[in-house]
Amino acid sequence: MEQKIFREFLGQKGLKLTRERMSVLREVFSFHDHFDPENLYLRIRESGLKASRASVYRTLSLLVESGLVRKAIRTERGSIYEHRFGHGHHDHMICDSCGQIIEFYSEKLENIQDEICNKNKFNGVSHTLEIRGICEKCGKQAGKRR
Amino acid sequence: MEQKIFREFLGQKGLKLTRERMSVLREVFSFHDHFDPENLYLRIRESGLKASRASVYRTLSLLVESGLVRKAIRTERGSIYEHRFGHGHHDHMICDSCGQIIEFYSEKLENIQDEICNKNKFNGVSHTLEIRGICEKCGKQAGKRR
DNA sequence: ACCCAATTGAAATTTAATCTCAATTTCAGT
DNA sequence: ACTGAAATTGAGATTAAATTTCAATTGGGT
Repeated sequence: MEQKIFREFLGQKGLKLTRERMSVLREVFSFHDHFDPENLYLRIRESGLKASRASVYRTLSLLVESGLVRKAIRTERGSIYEHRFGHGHHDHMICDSCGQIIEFYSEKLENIQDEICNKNKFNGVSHTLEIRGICEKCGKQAGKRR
Repeated sequence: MEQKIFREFLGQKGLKLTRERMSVLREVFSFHDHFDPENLYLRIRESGLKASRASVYRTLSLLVESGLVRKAIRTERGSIYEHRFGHGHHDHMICDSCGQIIEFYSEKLENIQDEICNKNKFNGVSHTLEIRGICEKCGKQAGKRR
């Protein structure tokens, strides 16, 4: 399914469907979680597929361009991606204590953002909302400790 | 004013009020716009003050910790900061064409975020919302061109 | 003025990401 | 299936932001 989309995307741009690009695509969609490029690269090697770091980065850019993958979060060091198959738009809460990522979606939030764009005559294409704080579990633990 | 706050912040942490830290503080508040660390560093040198790059980075961290400055946007390469004096909380729209940064604030948006945090039992501390797209001016130009 | 922990700066280091370029691979056309 | 042009690859070099190192300096409480 995602293969078909990617294949088409490449075709339209006159790009080639290489083994390496397939490896990246496959690994990206092999499980449903956030990932960073380095980890993706390691996972690819482990699963016996091949693709250099350079190819992983290059392919990720293409996947983002095609809409199959999204750059979800930018941390102090590096970006975190997520694939978007069967995965509607959403935003993230990140626990500063344990690093847990919680996804959420709110229709209201989206609508208000549209309103704001209209008000500013801004043609909004995408957005990222990151809420940082402390998750329930970590909050409780901190309470216990003192 | 901001000096007083920073002075107090440093005092509480047992840190010293150095010439270099003052230089950074002064330059940060010398004008009201977004800035990146490298530019700040250059501006400091130009205005005859002194502070090494290392000190600029180190002081910026302190300023963020103190709440006087905020890391506003993370671009592909590096962070963009803004000071927060007489500058309430707000979020950003960034034009992908000309790079213009538009600030906005919506009470509704904030409230909904609080709701979402409550629903997820998440203790939200801060957030960043970046809307990317095309600003009015660029939208018009694109229209003309074709 | 003294002292010592905090701070500084220049340069080295780290790390994500991109680039280089010769060798390889894809694929459209035959 | 073969060919050739153009795209792609990978190893390592490179870039650039940010952090670290450490000897020399400085702030500020006593």
